[in-house]
Amino acid sequence: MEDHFKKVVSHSKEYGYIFQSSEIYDGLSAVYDYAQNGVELKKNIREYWWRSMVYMHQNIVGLDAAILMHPTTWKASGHVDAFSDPLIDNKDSKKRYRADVLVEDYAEKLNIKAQKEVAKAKKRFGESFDEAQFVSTNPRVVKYLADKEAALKRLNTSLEKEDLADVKALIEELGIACPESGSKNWTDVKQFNLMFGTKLGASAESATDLYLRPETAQGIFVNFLNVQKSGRMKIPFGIAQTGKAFRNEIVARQFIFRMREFEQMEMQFFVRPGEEMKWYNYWKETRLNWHLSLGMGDENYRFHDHEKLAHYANAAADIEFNFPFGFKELEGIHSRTDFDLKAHEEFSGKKLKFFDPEINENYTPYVVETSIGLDRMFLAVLSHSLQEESLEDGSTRTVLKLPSILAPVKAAIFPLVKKDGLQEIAHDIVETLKWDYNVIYDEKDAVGRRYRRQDAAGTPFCITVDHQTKEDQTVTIRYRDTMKQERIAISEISEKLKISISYKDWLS
RNA sequence: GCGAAAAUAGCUCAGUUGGUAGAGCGCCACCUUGCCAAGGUGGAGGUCGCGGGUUCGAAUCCCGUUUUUCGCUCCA
Repeated sequence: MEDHFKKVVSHSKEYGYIFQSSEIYDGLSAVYDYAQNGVELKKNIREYWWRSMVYMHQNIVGLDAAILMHPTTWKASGHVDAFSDPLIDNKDSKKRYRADVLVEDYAEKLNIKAQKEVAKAKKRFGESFDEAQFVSTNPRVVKYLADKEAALKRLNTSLEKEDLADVKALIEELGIACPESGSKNWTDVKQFNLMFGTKLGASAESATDLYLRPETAQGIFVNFLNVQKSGRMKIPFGIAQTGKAFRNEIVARQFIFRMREFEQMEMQFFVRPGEEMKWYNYWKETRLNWHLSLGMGDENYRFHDHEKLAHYANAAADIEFNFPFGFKELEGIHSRTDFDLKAHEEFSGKKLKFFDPEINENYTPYVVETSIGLDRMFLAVLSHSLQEESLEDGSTRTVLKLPSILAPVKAAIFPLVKKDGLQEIAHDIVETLKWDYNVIYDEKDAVGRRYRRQDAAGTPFCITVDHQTKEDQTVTIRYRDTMKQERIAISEISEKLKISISYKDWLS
């Protein structure tokens, strides 16, 4: 399996699918570029998704929101608070903790100690016990509680000032030990913010701090009412969007599976409150069927229902794909409730409600989200398609069995030999086909070698012009997956290739 | 971020006890052949990831660094 993954990575480079970013400068960690074939495959996957979501649903429209958004967006969404952690490592146990949680746990222990004192005293004094007085006068309890308050206060002050050195000093002064090892050998506290910051404004003084969006969804939510009004949309309706998102992952790995810059394909579906579970189930099924339509094996997909839910969700499931390194999340379907729209109402002071004439009610819609990683989809398609086949004669061939609707190049046109006017005929065929299909011409090397080259690049069809072509206007068409050949008229080629661009055949 | 391993031609990899680099495939040109990667001739391409150090001399030993992989950790 790992071996297969290695092959996928090197094949990606060798056949012009994916290169590491800035490779001549030793690369940039977890950032990749899509090469000449990769950009086509990625574009085709995006198109396959877009058509199935937007064109196939009369109540779903598209959107292309900007990557940069008003900074308050990320306060409302919860990303500013939840996406940023002060972390500290224990050098002995190699365990990582949130520094603020360590201090809070310590404070809580002091609190428990104080409570124990109170409980003891209560037992001793019985009925006549004055708890309030005891708490304010007993020296031990007073000290516990005062220490607790002091610790928390200093933690908050330091965090607000972003004085991380003082957070470490606090941990050391309090003598907090690693819960696992008991060691007090700590690294410095480091702030990890998963959002990429940037600046709006050319001069440093007047610049505004911005973030590169960590998810595309918020661009949809803040435009909810604009789209609803201008498109005269009635609930239920959806807004679909593809675009880049950025996360400063602490660990970004596994090739293009987890990148710092990645592309999402999201659709937010706005529904009447109370009907969200119906739509949640509808979209789970619909999205799975979309994956299955590509014919990459039903057994390679499974649902994973979340038990622990994010703060905004009341139901969530992943569609997992059998990647070379195991089943991993490919797409998420989340019932996000009205959390996002409510939050934006609160922070913006603008109403984001829908008047539903059917029930004569004004409400904040609930949202069911489908969110798929385009790069992950790319990796799923590529890793599944790359196959080593054993042929009958005992030899092997490397073939990239991409679904033909996604293949970067639909057909390669060859002259059998570089003479006798075959090249001209082949060029003419290219000229005819190029209006409808991405096709290429190749005349180098023996034709068998050219076939294999196209197999490895993922081209589903090869058209060969030979001497018979000059007599009867026929060519051979050779199929990537079966290696079978047929003799057809030049005029029939386009019809034969149609399978590779017909969304109707693939999606329905 | 911690720990471990790795990095040599476009790809996959050799490279001995330290003596200034090789193979296969691929690529380019020409000749030959002409339906499934396999003919011939010639050629391009590497300051051995990068930077220091040790040494008369470093792909090789040491340190640092970057990138990748695996394990932890994290994961809206």
